[in-house]
Amino acid sequence: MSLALGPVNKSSLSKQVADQLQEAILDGSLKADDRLPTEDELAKRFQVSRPTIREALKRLAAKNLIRSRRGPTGGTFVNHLGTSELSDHLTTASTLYVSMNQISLPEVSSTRLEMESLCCQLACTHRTDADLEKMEFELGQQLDSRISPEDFCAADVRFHRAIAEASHNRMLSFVMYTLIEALQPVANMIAYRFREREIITGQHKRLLGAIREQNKTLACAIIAEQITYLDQLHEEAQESHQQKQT
Amino acid sequence: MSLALGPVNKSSLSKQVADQLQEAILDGSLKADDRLPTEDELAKRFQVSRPTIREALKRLAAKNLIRSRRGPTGGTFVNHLGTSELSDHLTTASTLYVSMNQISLPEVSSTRLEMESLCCQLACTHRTDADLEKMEFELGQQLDSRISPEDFCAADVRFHRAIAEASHNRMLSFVMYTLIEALQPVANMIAYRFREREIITGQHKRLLGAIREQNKTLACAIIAEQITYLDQLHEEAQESHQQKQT
DNA sequence: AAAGTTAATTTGTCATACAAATATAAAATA
DNA sequence: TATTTTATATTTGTATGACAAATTAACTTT
Repeated sequence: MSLALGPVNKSSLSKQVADQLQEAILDGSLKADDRLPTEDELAKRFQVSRPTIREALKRLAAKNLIRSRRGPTGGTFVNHLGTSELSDHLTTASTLYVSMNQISLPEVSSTRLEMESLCCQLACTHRTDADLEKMEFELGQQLDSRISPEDFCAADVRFHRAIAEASHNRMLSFVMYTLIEALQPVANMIAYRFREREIITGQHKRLLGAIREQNKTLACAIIAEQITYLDQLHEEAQESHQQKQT
Repeated sequence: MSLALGPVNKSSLSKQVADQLQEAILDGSLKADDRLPTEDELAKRFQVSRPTIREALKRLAAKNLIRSRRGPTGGTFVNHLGTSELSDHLTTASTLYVSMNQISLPEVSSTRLEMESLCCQLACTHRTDADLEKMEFELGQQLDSRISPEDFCAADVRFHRAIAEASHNRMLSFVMYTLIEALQPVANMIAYRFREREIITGQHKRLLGAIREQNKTLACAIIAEQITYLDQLHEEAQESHQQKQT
């Protein structure tokens, strides 16, 4: 890890420090679970004050790149960056992006339709028994009519994530996590209505069957059916919302 | 904007403050270009010290949610969150994810192939004159053999981004930004060899033509050709790398 | 009236001190 | 001796106060 301050930069010191540390993590000088020097030590090496170092560390913490603990064996450590660790990071990004730019649902759902179809095709080919079990488990959760709408939603998210994972393409899974989250507000809405819950779980049941039998065409058709159905519900909800306002 | 500290939370104060401010941005209490209170004012309202407030602000700055300027008319402002503003954020996430999880290039490139084909199809339908101009401009940059490898890469990224934008589906563009970045290391490698540069720009020229003429089939074929070509180069590079080691 | 100068405001940085958490080692107790 | 308690050192978390740097607005001078 090279800790010399580079050429003169107009940006703030804390940003410069953060960028250098991030660089060190990115190029592998700092590996997962490595412990950074203490804040005092960093302050000495970078020739800046501790508050400045702390601001830099908080920037990295916001990106989930590091974690800190107090105490003698504590300190600041480099995080593992798995799909799940990235998901809250991505969730805020995608949710924010979708909400702040008022991206229309068709834009989201059409993209998701294409991507999830791709997932299903790959899943049909590559799904393992473990994948099927995971999907079965989440489906079981959804079938339980006693669970709360929140839990239903969470199980729904996990079911779709399981499909993504079953593709055994980690890049595709990574992207799908973003899309699943972005469509979640609509799914949340649905979870409060029991009739719709039955329809969704019915689709999931058939989808699981199709993937088990490795029937790509059928699986894609069911995905299309579900997303079209969600679009439709969203449209209805918006209409009734507009009626309320008039 | 509600500035009361919520229920007791074990997480650090700076994180709590950051979360509340982010919430305010997310739910629209703080809109783009709104100015936050001064740091002293925030410190008073949240009943914490200024360094703590600053740590919180740096967390949000790391996510590109805010920007700050000094001076009487300065202060901290809420950012617009466009695709490009998010790209920093996403770039580190995707690059890190790919490198830390040792995701194989086929996983990335196969995903990108599917997604970019989709982009091309939509771009053929929806491309405007402005889209075509943008692509032409970036292609022009690439044709100039005097530019540095770094500039060539940057122009390449912008060219592919322009294709994504031409789809006029913001969600798809958003996702594509991630994938383009993730494949960049390979593209970087190529930029240092002039022969390959010519081949790539040739493909781009034909691709632009296909999109102009709205020939979906041709456009997709060229994308497939390019990505296959990149995979091949990567494979060769790895082989020669292994030879060196033996 | 135009130009330069000063003052005020706000973020950026620093120095120092103390609080809180936590692991280790020492000491007291059963 | 074994176990619990206590002290202690280390490290992050927070607070206070001060000054520097940037930048705008008002004022003064030519």
